[in-house]
Amino acid sequence: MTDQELIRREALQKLRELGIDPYPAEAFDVTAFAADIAANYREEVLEDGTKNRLNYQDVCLAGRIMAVREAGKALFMNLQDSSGRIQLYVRRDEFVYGDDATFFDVVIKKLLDLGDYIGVRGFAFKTRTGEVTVHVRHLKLLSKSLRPLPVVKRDAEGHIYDAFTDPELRHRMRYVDLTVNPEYRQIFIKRSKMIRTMRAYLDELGLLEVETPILQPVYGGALARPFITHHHALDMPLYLRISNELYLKRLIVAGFDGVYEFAKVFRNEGIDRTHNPEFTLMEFYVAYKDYHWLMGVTEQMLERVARALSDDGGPIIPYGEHQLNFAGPYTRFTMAEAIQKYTGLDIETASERHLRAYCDQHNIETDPSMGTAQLLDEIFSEKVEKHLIQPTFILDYPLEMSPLTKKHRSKPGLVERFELYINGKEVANAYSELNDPLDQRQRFEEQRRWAERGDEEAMATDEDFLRALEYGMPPTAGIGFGIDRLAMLFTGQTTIQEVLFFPQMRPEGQRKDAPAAFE
RNA sequence: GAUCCCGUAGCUCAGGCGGUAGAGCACUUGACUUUUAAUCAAGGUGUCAUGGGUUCGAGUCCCAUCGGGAUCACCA
Repeated sequence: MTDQELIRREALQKLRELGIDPYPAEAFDVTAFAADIAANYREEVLEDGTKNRLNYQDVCLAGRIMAVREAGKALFMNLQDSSGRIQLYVRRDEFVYGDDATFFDVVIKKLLDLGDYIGVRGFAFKTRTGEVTVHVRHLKLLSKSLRPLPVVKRDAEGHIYDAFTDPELRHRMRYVDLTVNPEYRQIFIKRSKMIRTMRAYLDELGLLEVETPILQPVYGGALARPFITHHHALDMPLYLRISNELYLKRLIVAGFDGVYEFAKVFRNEGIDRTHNPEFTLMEFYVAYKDYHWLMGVTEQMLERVARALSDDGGPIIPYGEHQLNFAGPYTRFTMAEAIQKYTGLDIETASERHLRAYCDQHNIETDPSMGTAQLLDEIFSEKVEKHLIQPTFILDYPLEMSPLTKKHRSKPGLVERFELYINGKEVANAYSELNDPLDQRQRFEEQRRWAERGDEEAMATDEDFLRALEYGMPPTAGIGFGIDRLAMLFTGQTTIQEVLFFPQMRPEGQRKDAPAAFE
């Protein structure tokens, strides 16, 4: 234990000896917040020069002590609550009981530390320098902090000194991060508002919010390696879902016209600045619609989110050097048009050999097992994606890579699928859903052949899903959004870790400040 | 998975060609009844990520391991 931690434990003991409970049980009724007082406190100067304080003359607030400035027989503190910070003014005179000044001289001056939670009651005023301050009449310790927080200081111009910046510590101890770097709270508040806005929009569309299994006997709906677990009572393997798609479609079969789910999904793959092993996928499915309808709905929903999150209520969100404009309609390119535009290749006429030659010429890695569809996909990711900064729909993909998508109504070899790209990244994937059970069975067969050739991510045949389709699924449009990547766009972040409260990290191991997992 | 960079006090960091560790803030003691990155005076702080090696001597050089970051690969 460090010296500072020992000193705090001693202070805790002394408080108890003085009859002060460092962790009192009773509620403390908060009647005001720091930011409100700072923003709305008013006073008037009367003709005789005296000041008349107009509001916040009896307030209770609670929060952490984030700074203390002692000034002889008085002291100033900065109190931080969920809304922000406000200065407190504490005078010794008001905490002397008879001749006993212990409460001020010992409890307040010696035994309180930065990071402690206190509750105070008093009145607002302005100091000589004009800072709105709460003059404290009563002070109560609400919770003692036993570890020193990193002390981040800010000057009047807003410059930050000794910032707590180590990403490892910030992510491992998000509670410390958000305490001393409160500006990061805005990211999570915006993320929450984004989800709330999407939910409200989908509710207005008349969709039903549902919950589907996270533990699945057969994983499907996406192409990815799953996490595997085991159910003891049933003595069977279960998979953490990589997608909720097949369950949502079962609910369309069941007769719901539209369903949606914000779903944590799990993929057993690498961790980097755009991938976390668990992430949030939001999918929705609507009966009797097609992928064209979905494009319009997507535009409306994202424009509404942008307006909810932008500073001025407009549809434009700054991201790095770009101004992303979420007002529809978005540019629509077929995959063929996009490739033609950015590479000059005409994929209607280009043979597999042509495509391979193009890849070799442009240093795009290929392997001999790749067919036309995979080559196109490679070319697309290397040459096209990075140009798609403003929201852009890319539509009509090759059949081979879309085992759950309906064949195109007029273009042989293609499917009715689109992906939404923003800032060069895919953020949504949508189709007119395949509802022909016989076709679906064939597609699963094809996946099985991939699996037999060693493709670990090929989709397993889900017999119960096929049975559902055989009972009949209406024509349906469905879409999935990567919520974390959308949150990154809407909050200006470049790593997924910054939009997750608790990103996955390796265990701390031998770190000296690590809490012991077991006695 | 590959490559490169990083890991020194509670936090942010400095430690030249190898000679046994420093600053600011935090902390401790004292002064100050409107301070605000408070100020002033005095004083502590550390398994230099971990384990080996080279050396008379390692924070420093070498190797391995752990953790983090960046780039790349993977994510059809």
